[in-house]
Amino acid sequence: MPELPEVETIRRELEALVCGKTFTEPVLHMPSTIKRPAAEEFSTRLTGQRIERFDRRGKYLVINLDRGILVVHLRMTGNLSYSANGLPYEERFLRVSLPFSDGSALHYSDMRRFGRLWLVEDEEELETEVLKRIGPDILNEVDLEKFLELLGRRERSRLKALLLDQGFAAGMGNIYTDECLYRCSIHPRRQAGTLSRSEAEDLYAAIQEVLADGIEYGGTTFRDYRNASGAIGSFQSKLAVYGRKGEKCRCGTPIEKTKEAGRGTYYCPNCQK
DNA sequence: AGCACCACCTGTGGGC
DNA sequence: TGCCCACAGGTGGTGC
Repeated sequence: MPELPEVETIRRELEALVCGKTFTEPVLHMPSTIKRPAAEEFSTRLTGQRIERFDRRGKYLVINLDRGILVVHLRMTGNLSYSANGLPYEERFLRVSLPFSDGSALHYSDMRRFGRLWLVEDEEELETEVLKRIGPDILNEVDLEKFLELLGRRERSRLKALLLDQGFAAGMGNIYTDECLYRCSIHPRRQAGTLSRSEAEDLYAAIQEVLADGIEYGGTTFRDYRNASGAIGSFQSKLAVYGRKGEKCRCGTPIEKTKEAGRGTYYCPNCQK
């Protein structure tokens, strides 16, 4: 489900809705959703903590509290929603309820159960235990110079696999990677080391633009994604290649679907070199 | 290094 | 029409 623009959409909403609120005791409908610490300790330590700020690193939502940091990763079908009256919109896939002292609540639901929550004590534990293998945020922490340097360290990698690699840089997922490679006319199988300086610059610009557009449109709802208010995104109507197998590119060539890096990959075999 | 594959889950849509 | 299986916005582990 969620890539960087979807998580950023949720981050912005929650920042406006729940900053300053204090957690009461959570309800763990599915305790294995809690990755760290043990479920009981998670509940004890979260209770009474106040939300100060919402950050994001790649696809990780990082919620700064007065005495710790709550981290949420939605994986494929996770959803974090705000409810003013405290009741969940939907009971079926509800995994964790996080009520506030004023009667409102956040509810974490997840059909496929891949998503996880962590509660850590400080920045150091966040980096060493949760974000250990996560690279810099592709939107906020990578400028052109840094991007070129990172590319230089991974010359043999195919770009589709490289952009999906969260250790290279964090935030790109399957949809936005295909859209960005289409925008800069680069083939998903190209190796990073074969890019000219100008192609690498175009790729960087395409990444920044496609992510900014995704955020502007509130993310992409291809199937399951919902924002913190339960509403769908609208970037799906702007997708040029993803999900458009057989449809004509603006050059007239049908969009092809292949498998790259283990993921369904859409591209124009004529435009993308 | 980099890549292919499997596992984790549940639902659904396309093909036969 | 109905059934089945390949596949789905992600990631971590294994083995080549």
